[in-house]
Amino acid sequence: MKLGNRIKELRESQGLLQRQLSAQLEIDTPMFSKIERGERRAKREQVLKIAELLKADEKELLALWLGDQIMEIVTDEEQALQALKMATNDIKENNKNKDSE
Amino acid sequence: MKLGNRIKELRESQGLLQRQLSAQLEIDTPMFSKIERGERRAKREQVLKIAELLKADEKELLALWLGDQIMEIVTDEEQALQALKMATNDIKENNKNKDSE
DNA sequence: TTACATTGGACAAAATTTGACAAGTCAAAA
DNA sequence: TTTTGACTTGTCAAATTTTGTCCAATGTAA
Repeated sequence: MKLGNRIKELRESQGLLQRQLSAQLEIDTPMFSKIERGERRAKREQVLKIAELLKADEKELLALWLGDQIMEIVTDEEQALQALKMATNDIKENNKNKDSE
Repeated sequence: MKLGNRIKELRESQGLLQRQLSAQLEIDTPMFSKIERGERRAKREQVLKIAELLKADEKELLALWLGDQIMEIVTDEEQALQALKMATNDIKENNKNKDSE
């Protein structure tokens, strides 16, 4: 998973330990370890907190977090690309109308 | 939601009642009504069953079902398009490697 | 009205997710 | 080679979410 990898990357580049971040997140170390390896999914608010703690771009991490969730839904599905295209068009359509209203 | 609308369309065009389909699906009518209106999400196996009962294209309905789920995740998210693009690229990448292995 | 199709809401059962805890691996320091 | 510290694995319970049922309401056509 993309988010976990990015978190690990950021964490290690700053010489931080899982123990330190998990304390700030108020979860235990095993839980943080699992999030980092993608065995468990972080909650939205945890992503925001992590971005803050790692001085990372909140939007970048949220995008990775969303991307991972989408992947969970579509992987192994034959119709994945079709579904993604549908959703993409919907969103784009929405964004258009958003301006004019 | 796309799936519910399509189901309703197919059902009505065949003159079928919610009662009849819900019986086949072994859920009650209110539940079916909710699925049709997108108030509740169908389970994967229910989608397959519905496709069968309505003589519809299984793949089409699955694509709609997946698309709805993706929409649930990304709507109201600023990073929606970015996340969708990520996932799309991932899937495409996967499909490439699939052949060569 | 009456009868039937569909919808809305409250609640329970079932399933999934989240987290804690205990025990494990692994690497480096002592 | 023992010890220490970081991280991982597995299991279980608590919490949350999902799925479904039931009853009542609404709508609609005869």
